[in-house]
Amino acid sequence: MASSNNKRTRIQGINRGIILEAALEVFSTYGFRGSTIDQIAEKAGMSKPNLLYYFPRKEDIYVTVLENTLEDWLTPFRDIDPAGDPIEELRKYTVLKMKLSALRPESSRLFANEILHGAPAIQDFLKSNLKRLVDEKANVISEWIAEGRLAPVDPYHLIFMIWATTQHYADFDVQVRAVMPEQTTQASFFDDAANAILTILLNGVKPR
Amino acid sequence: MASSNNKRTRIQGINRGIILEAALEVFSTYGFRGSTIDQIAEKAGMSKPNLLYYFPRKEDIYVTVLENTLEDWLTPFRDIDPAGDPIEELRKYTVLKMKLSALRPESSRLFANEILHGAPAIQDFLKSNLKRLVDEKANVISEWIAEGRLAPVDPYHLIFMIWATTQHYADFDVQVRAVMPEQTTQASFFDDAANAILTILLNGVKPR
DNA sequence: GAAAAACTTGACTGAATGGTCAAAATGTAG
DNA sequence: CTACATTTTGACCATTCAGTCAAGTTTTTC
Repeated sequence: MASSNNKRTRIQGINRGIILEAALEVFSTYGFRGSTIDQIAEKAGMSKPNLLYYFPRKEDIYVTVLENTLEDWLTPFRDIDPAGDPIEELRKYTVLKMKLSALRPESSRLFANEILHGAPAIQDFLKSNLKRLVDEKANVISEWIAEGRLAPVDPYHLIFMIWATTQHYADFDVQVRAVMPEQTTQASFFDDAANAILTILLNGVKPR
Repeated sequence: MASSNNKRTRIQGINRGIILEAALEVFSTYGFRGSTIDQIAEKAGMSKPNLLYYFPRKEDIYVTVLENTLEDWLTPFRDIDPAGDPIEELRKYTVLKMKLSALRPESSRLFANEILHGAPAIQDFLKSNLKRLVDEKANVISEWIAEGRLAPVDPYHLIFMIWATTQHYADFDVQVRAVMPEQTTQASFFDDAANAILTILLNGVKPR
C-alpha cells in the first residue's frame, strides 16, 4: 500500500504529482467542500479508487497541496535581506509577489480560501512558523526605520499591505478584470499594476 | 404562498429578516457549497421546510444576502466627493472601509468568497453597475491628478489598493491575528491599522 | 520467467443534503 | 365567530459523494 511504505516507487512519484497538480486546480476553483474527488480523479486521468490509493482521504490531498503552495509563497519573503537597501528590498519582494500572483493565481486563491474559512488546516502553522518569520522580518524593518532609512510606519501593517495588495490581483482577478478598462487587461497588465503599486508604496515609506 | 404574493405580510417581513441574518453568518463562514440549509434553519430557529417556504431554493437565500451586503459595501465609495479635497476624500473613504471591515467582517468575507470562486452569482453586476461606478470615480481621481492635487498614479490601481488593504483585515482576519504580537490585537487595533495604512497610502499619493 | 509486490478499477455502501408534500396549526378579515 | 389565507412541520424522496472491497492487471524482483 502506498502510504504504509516509506520509500516511494517510481509510479508513486509520477502519480502523486499528477494528482496534486489536478487537485490544486480543482480546490482553488471550488474550495475544499465544493470540490469532489471524482472531479480531481477525472482531471488527473485516473479512477477514483486509484486516486484514493495514493491519498486515502480527500483531506490528505488538500493538506498536501496546501503545504506545497505555502512554500512557494514564503520563499521570496524569507529572502528579504536585512543587509540590503530597504527600498530596494521592498521593491524586489513586491515584484516577486506580483509575479506569483500572475503566474500561479491558483496557489494564491487556494490559500486565500483556506484563510477566509478560518484556516482549519493551517492554524498551527500560522501561529508558529509564519508568526516567527513575520516577527523576524518586522524586526528587520524596525531597524531600517531606526536607522532613518525608512519612514516610521508599523512594520506589521506594512507587511500586510504588501500581501493584501499583491494577492488582490490573483484572488480578486475576476473583479479586477470586470472593472478595468478593456485594453488595459493586456500583456503588460501585471507590470503596470506592479508599477502603480510600487509608486504609491515606496513613496509612502521613503524617509523624508 | 410567500413568493407568489407581491405584498409581504408582517410575519414574512420578520422571518425573512431572521433568515437573512442567519444566512449571512453561515454563508460567510462556510461558503455557499459548504453551508447547509439545515444549518441556516437551525440558526434562524425554524424548520427547514419552513425556511424553504420563504426562500424556495438555497441559491435564493444566497443571492439575496449577497445583494444586501453589496449595497453596504458600495455606499461609502459612491460618497467620494469630486468637489472635496483629494487627500481628505481618500482618507475618509479608507477609514469608512476599515470600519466596515471591523464591524461587518462577515459581509466582506461573503463577498470575497464569491469573487474568489469566479463570482458566479454577480458577474453581470460587476461588469455593469460596479464597472460604471469605478470608471466614474477613476475619472474623478484622474482630474485631481491633472489639477496637480494628487501624485500621478493609475487611478484603478489606487482604488484596488485601498480595497485590497482594507478588506484584508476582514478577509484575512485569522492570519492577521495569528501573526500580530499579542497585545496589539486589542481595542485600538483597527484604528492602529487604519493609521498605518493611511500614513503610507496618503504619503504615497501626495503631490510633490 | 515465475512469484511477489504494486497498481488499477467496476460495483457497491452509507451518510449527508437539497428539496417535496400533504396535513396540521396559526393568523386574519369581515 | 367563522371562513379563508398564511404559516409550520414531520416524513419522505432522489441525488450526490466520500470511501470500501474484492477481483483483476501491470510492474518489479530475483
